[in-house]
Amino acid sequence: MTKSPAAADQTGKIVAWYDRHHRDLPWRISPPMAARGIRPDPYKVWLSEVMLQQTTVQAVKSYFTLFTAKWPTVTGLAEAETEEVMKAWAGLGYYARARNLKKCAEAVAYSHGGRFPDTEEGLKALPGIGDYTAAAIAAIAFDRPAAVLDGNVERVISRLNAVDAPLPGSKPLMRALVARMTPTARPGDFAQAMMDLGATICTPKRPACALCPVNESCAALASDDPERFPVKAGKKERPVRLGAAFVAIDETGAVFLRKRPGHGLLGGMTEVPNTDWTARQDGDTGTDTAPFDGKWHDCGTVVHVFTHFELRLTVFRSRVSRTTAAGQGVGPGWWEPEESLAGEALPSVMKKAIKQAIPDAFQPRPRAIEPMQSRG
DNA sequence: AATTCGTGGGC
DNA sequence: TGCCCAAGAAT
Repeated sequence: MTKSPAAADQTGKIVAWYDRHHRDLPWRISPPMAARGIRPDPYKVWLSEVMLQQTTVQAVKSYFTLFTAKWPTVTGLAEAETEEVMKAWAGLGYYARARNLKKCAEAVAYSHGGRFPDTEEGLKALPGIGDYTAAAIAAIAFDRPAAVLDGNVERVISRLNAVDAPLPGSKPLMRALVARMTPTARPGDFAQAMMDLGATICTPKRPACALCPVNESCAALASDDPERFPVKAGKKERPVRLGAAFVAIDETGAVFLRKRPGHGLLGGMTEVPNTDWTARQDGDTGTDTAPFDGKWHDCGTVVHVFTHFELRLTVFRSRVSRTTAAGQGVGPGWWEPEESLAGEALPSVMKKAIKQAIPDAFQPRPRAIEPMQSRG
């Protein structure tokens, strides 16, 4: 593809900026390391890219460390129990990513000889890998000059070129503009440079244009209002849904849990029994929908904001014996001991509901003070 | 093409 | 406080 002199000039300045100002991240091979011949591990590139989909660097760090310690290779992840993967992913959100992560690991381990495909097309055929992630892995792990376009790059590109057309319709144009800038030398570092630039300089609010390596050729800065870009389509309002959740506690302090269906909202994750979440405002959030009869104590309401609706969940608590609960027809599920609740595949909304019913549920259990042991 | 799909932090 | 945002993918 033809590269305009202006675009090539911007590319050189951005990669040079990256050499000086790149972020050091747990999954990244920084330029000094790369200069010593260290190559990225495609498994870690893939894992980090999936975790980073719509998720902040800060949130991903601890999960990445945990996953790579627990499963150092893609084959190890492929051989893991899906439930263990969901437990490890719990709290990170967008749980289809975890389900697809496991499927993708299995495909790579069992259908690709344990090695990731090294082309965009091959990568994109795998579960959970779309346009962005395929291009990112191809560029970063395999040195392919793929056009990497994520939210950061969209912001940088739309400002450099003052793209007036709104997202997401302007995506093909943006992709073409990135492709025009993508070098054949160090395409992976160029991609990461664009993302670092968007994350640290070309920020959504109050961009630090004075520190930008390409401020002289930025159309948005020249037009004096860089914050106007990227232009986005209007967002829809967020409806409210109501529901009730039931925290049943047995004589040992164990909590009754069950499994959600494998697809859809919070698919494959663990939950406490709860009603459907509906838009109805007539108050069908009472104990008539409880999983079994009993004295249900109203613990109040928790509010949880999902991407496309806000949930107001009325939480009820009941102390029952297992035999009583079983006799009253408690549905499929299991009693989870209090001390292992924190390790379950509970999404944040469920932890929030359980905390509402049992405020110290996820606190480290107070332990008896043991006498100091003398050694020798 | 438009919806669905989490969560936490910043301002 | 409410809104925006974050290395998007699947359907």
